[in-house]
Amino acid sequence: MIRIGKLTDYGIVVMTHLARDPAQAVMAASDLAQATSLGPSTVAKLLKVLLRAGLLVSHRGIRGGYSLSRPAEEISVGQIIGAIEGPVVMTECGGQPANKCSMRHVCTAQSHWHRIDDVVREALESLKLEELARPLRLRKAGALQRQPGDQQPADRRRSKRP
Amino acid sequence: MIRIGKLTDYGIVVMTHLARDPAQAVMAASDLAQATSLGPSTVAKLLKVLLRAGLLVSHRGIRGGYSLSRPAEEISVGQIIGAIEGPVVMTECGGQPANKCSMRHVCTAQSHWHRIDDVVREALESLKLEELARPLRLRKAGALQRQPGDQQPADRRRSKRP
DNA sequence: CCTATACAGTACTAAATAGGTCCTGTTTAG
DNA sequence: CTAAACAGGACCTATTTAGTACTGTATAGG
Ligand code: FES
Ligand code: FES
Repeated sequence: MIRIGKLTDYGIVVMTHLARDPAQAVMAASDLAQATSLGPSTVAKLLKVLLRAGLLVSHRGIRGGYSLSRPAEEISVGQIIGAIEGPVVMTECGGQPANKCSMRHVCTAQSHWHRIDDVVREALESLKLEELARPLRLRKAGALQRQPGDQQPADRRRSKRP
Repeated sequence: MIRIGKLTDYGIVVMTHLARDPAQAVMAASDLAQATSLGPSTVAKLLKVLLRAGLLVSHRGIRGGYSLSRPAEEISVGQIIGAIEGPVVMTECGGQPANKCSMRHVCTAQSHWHRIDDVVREALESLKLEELARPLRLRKAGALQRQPGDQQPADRRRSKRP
């Protein structure tokens, strides 16, 4: 599989949404959540991670929200993935040289993995957020209602509310 | 992380061991397990998977075991990974066009992911088992370009439980 | 023919990770 | 002062992965 996690894909989606905004306006987490039909909590968590990685800037207070810290051309999907999942490596041999890897005694692929990782990293780095944000310009503006077959996280707000 | 699973790494190790044998001799699963210091059951399972994928041939009976089905130059790490983990894709958008992906409504990265996947797949396909099996002590000083402040993502606390 | 050996297939449990929710602060425009 | 919205966690749950076991079946060699 060699997969990236769902969260990371969400991250791409959210970042793309931000990047598409013409005026780089500040957007609140809840707005973003609604726009992407993802769970508000999930989006909030995500945004915090992206903020910490320096990909976003936040504005606190009543009219607060998030916006990109840099132009979309200077943000790569590699950076987004890196922010959410950690360094882009495929094996235990990640980052560190061959002293940390638990199977270095028996595996002869160390240097090769590093090479593979490099290729992947480069491919990911070369794809910029701007490129993702460009093509879609839906004229259909208000289709944010609940979509039946769509992904709707378990809504368990069953607090005992009098 | 974009990681391959441990099993897959084991698979590479086991295959490399097979490939290193000068006479392509048949090796029993238990021997392989001992040689790699992996669990016998784990190795046995792994070998079955690799067999099914056509990368190995098996020899049953009292002097049985496994050997490569093809010369090591014709087996790529991509094939090994594919055998154990399934198709090499990074997102839900794997293989199938954009009908199966659960977030196609909101994500604009479909085609881009396919491109990335292609690059990774190609890199993995170009690295042959023979190349892994060949060098025993390839010590090349300074061959790897390490980036000191490479990524600075959410720091994953890997609790080390002995 | 008989039997020990080693593969074939599958079922199962345990551990690890990822996904998702919630709560308790802090900051700040109005 | 207050409400909106971020900051930073703690927390639980679901899914995936890793690892093991067990019951067959084929076959070389005595
Ligand atoms: S993965 Fe680190 S030695 Fe093979
Ligand atoms: S991953 Fe399939 S649409 Fe983005």
